[in-house]
Amino acid sequence: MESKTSTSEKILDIAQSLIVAGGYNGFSYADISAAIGIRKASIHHHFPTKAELVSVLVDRYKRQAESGLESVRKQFSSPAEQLRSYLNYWQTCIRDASPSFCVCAMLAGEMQMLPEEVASRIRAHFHNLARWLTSVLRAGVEQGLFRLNNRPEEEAQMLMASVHGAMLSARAFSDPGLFTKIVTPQITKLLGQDC
Amino acid sequence: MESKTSTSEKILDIAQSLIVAGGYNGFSYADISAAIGIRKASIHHHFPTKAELVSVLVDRYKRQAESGLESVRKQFSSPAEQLRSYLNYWQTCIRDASPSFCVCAMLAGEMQMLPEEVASRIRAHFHNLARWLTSVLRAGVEQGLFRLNNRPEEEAQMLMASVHGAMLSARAFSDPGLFTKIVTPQITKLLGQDC
DNA sequence: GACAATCTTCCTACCAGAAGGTAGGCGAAA
DNA sequence: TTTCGCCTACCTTCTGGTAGGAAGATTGTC
Repeated sequence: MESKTSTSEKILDIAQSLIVAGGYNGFSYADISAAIGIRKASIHHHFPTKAELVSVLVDRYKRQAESGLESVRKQFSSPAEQLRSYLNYWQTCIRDASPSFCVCAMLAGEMQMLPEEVASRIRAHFHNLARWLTSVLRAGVEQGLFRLNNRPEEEAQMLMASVHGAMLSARAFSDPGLFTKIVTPQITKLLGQDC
Repeated sequence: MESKTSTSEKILDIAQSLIVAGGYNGFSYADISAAIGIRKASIHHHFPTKAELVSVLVDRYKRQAESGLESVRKQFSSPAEQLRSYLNYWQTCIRDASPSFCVCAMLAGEMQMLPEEVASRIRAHFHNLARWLTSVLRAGVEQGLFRLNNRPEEEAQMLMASVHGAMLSARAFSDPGLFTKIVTPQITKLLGQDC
């Protein structure tokens, strides 16, 4: 009854952790090979090219994120709780250094020199996340929970930027707690408790 | 009377633009060589190792940033204007794609796998920027210009994260205008015009 | 069920080119 | 006469990627 993680999943797992640490050019097939004890050529069997590997990786991440966000929406009825749950997810990740950074945020920085097939997928993820945040904010406004000074789409972009910037700062200062310090006041502001 | 840019400055210039595009592992001595028409070995003459090259590069950037921020403080007496001027600088950069991203922000993402001599310099820059923003915010509060919901240090961190996140979003969406859309409401909020 | 045919997964053994870096020389300037 | 800036030539290691084969599992057919 052992948990069966297929080789290709293992490859994606460690590739993801390597990208989170050093970006697209920060890892090689040899790194993966060493990490999971399989030969380089075997990795090429599963993912013929690097661009393909990362494309599949981002697709998987996108899917996980989408279903994660959807289940958050189902689990909590209050938009405020939904937002808190989303932020809490990253808070935990960053504290435990599990994936201490969003793969897509990491890759977005290198956008200009990524293979187009990867870049377009990153863009898609950013769109999805923005859309989700927008709809949560909109719901919050309709329920009289949030007070926004801008259109929900814009507030969503602001929130997203805050989250990504907070990840970066937490990393730059080697201070996981900084993420929370930066990001929780954003919710407070949305709730209009500052007036 | 030609403007004399020394070779080492040229090397740093194009290295910086390459890092901004693809990070530490996103450029090579061969790239620089091709870009300025000098042999690889000649670059090693100026900067023996890559870690040294990037260290000097970050040092130069840090100095430029510090003196830039200081001159902003001298040029504008109002903290609000000082902040606007800082944000305006990046706005222009991102629109013109001159350096469409902060080198240190770019490198901060790769922190975990950077040579320590580089990493410590990145950290220092983040500290400097945070300190500058903090003092501007504090001055604004003292002058009754800003209404902060948190301590100036924390608001500075929030602002900094916003700026870096906005850079990332602008890049991800290939939309320079997005930077402004994300970042200007932050000043509006500080000015307390939302109440 | 027997048996061959076909995947699938992994392997060894390569390859060409790019990586960062070194040794040593040459001409001009100081 | 030394220093400076640049060169050619070379080295080692790593890079993404390929060719071809061995062992086991899965399949279709009788």
